[in-house]
Amino acid sequence: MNLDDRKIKILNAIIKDYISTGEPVGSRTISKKYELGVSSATIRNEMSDLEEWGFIIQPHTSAGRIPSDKGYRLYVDQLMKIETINESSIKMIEYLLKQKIDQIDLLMKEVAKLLSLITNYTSMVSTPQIQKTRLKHLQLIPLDDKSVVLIIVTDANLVTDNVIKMDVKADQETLNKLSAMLNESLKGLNIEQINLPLIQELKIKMGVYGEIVNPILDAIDKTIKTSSTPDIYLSGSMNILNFPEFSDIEKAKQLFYTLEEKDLLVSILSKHNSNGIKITIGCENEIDEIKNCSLITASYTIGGRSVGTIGIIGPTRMQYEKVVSLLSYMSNNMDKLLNKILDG
Amino acid sequence: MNLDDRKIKILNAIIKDYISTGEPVGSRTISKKYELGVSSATIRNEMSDLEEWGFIIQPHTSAGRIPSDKGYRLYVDQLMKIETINESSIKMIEYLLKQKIDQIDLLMKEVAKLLSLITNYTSMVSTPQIQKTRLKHLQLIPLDDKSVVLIIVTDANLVTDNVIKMDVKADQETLNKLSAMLNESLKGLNIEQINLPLIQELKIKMGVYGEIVNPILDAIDKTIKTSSTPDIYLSGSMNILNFPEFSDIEKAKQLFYTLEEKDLLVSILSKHNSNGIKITIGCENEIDEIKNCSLITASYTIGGRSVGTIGIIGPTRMQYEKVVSLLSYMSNNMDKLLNKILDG
DNA sequence: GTTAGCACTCACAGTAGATGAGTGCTAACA
DNA sequence: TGTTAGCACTCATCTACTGTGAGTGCTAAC
Repeated sequence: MNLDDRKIKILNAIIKDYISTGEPVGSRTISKKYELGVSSATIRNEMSDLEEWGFIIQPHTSAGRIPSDKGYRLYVDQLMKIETINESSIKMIEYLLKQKIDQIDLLMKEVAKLLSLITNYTSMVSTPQIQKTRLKHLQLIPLDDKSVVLIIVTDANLVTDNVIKMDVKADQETLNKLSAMLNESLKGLNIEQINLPLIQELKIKMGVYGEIVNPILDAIDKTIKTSSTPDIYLSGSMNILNFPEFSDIEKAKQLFYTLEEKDLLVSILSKHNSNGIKITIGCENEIDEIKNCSLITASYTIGGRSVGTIGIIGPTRMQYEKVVSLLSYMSNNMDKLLNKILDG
Repeated sequence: MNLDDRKIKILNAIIKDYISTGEPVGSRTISKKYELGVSSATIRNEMSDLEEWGFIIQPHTSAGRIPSDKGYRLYVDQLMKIETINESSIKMIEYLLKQKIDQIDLLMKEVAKLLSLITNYTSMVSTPQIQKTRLKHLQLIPLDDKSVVLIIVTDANLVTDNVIKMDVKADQETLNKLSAMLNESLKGLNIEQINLPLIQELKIKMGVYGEIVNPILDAIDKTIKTSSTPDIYLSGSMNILNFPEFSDIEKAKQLFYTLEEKDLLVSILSKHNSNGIKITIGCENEIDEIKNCSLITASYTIGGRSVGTIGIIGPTRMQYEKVVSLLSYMSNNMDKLLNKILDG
């Protein structure tokens, strides 16, 4: 297998053409549209090699070639030139930056909307994972005879509340003391560090308060566990129907049902825990239902810590350059957007 | 126009048959399947009248008849017999009742899922509207130099939090005093009663605290405004693709895009503010994009007050009886489900 | 008022042929 | 040895045509 310069050029041409037209690319198209200085017959010979090596596929005898997942992978890794994001996208993002949004989930929805609007693909945005941030403040508020509200604020200014049911009554003063003690023990800790062993340790340490402390500590544990599952916002699922690769409704339906499984999406997105952009093409995806899709994800940060993920899912025939440039621009700006909400 | 007994029976037969098969119903089908004791020719004559009066429609010359919106309306108002909900649905709901779900939004998602699963239509569930409940407790917690967390708890035990940015520093003690004063003034008030005029009044009344009170009061106003917009959870949007009336992808796409407009759905659902079941058939819908759909909604209550809506949207050819019985059963049980979360 | 009979309509499925894009192979050329 | 022109071949797609059957409306007889 000798991928010489001409073969690379031909493969590049095939992929570029197929991405933009969606039609299988024939040898004549290449020899006419792309100036390689050779005839279609020569290109046919080269294409035959490229097919043998698995970079392109022929859907049927009398059709042109389309790129395989392996072809796209080569393209993405070596051939693709990252574009700078286009002007109109920047304007749309700046517009979002200027808007007065003061709730994280609303912002996330808007981000998802914008991503799908710009790309015409389906976008996914996961909300900031509280577990990646540090405990800043914890407060217990008496609600009524049998319940207490637990408020947890983290250093990213993320706030969660949780109603705790108790068998005994706890007055304001006790709760204040307790809050102070808990703050002292837990303040500054990474949320994911506040786990069961630590809770057990605290239970023993605070044994004096027994009855009151235990349910509260349990509640803290539970709150952290449940609120640490990020939400996912999808937008533009329906864009899928615009792509010929999903003109078979059954395929589209299958994908839709998969996209409705938010838990699954969470697990897919949370696989992206590095910085930068991650591209997963077709069969590289672990989930069967999206093996004919490509997924591009980017993580975003709050105060330098990566806390969430934004992503685009679409057919493997995707405008990789554009999506990559958009996602990296957007992920860089998420920090700004979030801080506007969190720091006011 | 004289809708005699036989015509009613024929109309009933057409609608029942069409709902179950989805195929236009011919005169012969009726004379064979439904024992009316008359020949197909007679039925044809009657059908001709029914069509003239607008209860049924002939898609094309050589096809049977299908019910019109007017036909469905008559059916729903007068002919339909409300079924009792079937055993398996009850079991599924009871299963949900037994599950340990301790967050309202998770519960709402599960309810939506269940509704779409049982009906095979698309379900919509709006979260409890906090504005319909009463203020129970309000608390201000210092966060850092410039920010304070505002916690509002209502009598349905719904909790919201909001970070308030301030120019001046407020210490715990001042905030406690303030919380107490605000509690005194606002406790027991219906959340929607806490509006701008009242806030203005309070500002004047509490003039002494000036600098600190004003941003807090503004924040209360804002919090109430933003958190009073209910969320909507959809489930089974994709079920739409199973219905022949949406086999034209363009139509399905249009509907999908409409269903993605959560604000629109909120406004549609919030139109249902009475008790009981509300059925809106085809053209009766105000939004153009769902004029070929039927919408069935039911409100649910917390502590006797109607605070939210559950609904099913599907083709006008809908199994009205089943959906109505399911929604009324479910809406009656929402109270239980919610109280399990809210009261522990 | 009801019914049998009949001509008529029209969507739909199936078939056949034409079209054209694209290929692989071969032989000739530089 | 690499490149190219030429040609036969394949196969999806489109169009036109036809037959079929479900269903109707109308008429005349009961």
